[in-house]
Amino acid sequence: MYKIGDIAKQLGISADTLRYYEQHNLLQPAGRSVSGYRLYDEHNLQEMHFILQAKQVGFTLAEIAQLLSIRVDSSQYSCGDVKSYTSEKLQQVESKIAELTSIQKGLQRLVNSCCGGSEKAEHCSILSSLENDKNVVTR
Amino acid sequence: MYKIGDIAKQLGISADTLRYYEQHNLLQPAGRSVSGYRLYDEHNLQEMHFILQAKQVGFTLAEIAQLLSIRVDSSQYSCGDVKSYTSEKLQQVESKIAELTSIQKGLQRLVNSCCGGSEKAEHCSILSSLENDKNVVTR
DNA sequence: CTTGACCTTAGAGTTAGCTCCATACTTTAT
DNA sequence: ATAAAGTATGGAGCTAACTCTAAGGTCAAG
Repeated sequence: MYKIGDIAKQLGISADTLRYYEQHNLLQPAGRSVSGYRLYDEHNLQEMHFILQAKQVGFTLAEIAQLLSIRVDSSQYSCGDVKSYTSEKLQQVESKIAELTSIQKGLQRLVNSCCGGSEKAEHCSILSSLENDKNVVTR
Repeated sequence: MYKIGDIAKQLGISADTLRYYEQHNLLQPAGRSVSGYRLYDEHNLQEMHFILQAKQVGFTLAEIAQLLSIRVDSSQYSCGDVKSYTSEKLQQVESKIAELTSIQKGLQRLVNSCCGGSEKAEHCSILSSLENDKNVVTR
């Protein structure tokens, strides 16, 4: 079991942030010590990794809470409900991947087209692509 | 040439947002009418599409401004500078894609494993995966 | 047995990214 | 020619996601 500072250090975030996530129902510590200290376990660490990844790719904390809460209220919903909800989230993720991929292709094309030399960049092919090609990124 | 409201409607954002982006150096309208109305052209539309896509996948406005400003101050930097800066952004994009892909695989596995039936979800395979597998999403 | 690092809560403050408002001017429709 | 709709500016207000402060409790080291 880890204390809040251990987890914070390991993940490169602040203890405040961990408490904030707890308040907002993103991560409940596995337990508390006798003196009231929060105690986190390996599963908590996994969950935090998930939260940080999801945040990194543009999900809001509310959306992440939804993603995490798929396991909550299982008695309220049918298997089909849960499956279709998960599918919906999956589609969101896939559409983000598609958008990033198109941005990636645009940037890749720019990088490929550039000589990378040490001359002044006024006529750099990257820059002129950005100036002239109106379609650096398309759908 | 379009007025601010035309662009806002086309993109599904508010005129306020467009003015905000202008203030924050993300998008300068192509010009102004005699009476001072902002006028936008096709290139502006393209740029806005780029901005909205980039935002959607988790770039901050400051990062987007950087992405867009690759074409600015071209006389200050060498071709190599521009290329390495673009490569850096490309790497950021690629690492986001990797993270999203791992989240996608986790969700996909959940969806695949679920019967999707109408019974109560207490023993749904999605839910038990989330409960027991601590590795729904891994690196 | 005290010092210093760590933890607690409650609440205030901050930053990004809008969003709204008041007031005034312009354009469009009738 | 006038009302309605659109636009401009400056500034206030708002929500999300922290971040910091105050006032105090805990714990290991010396």
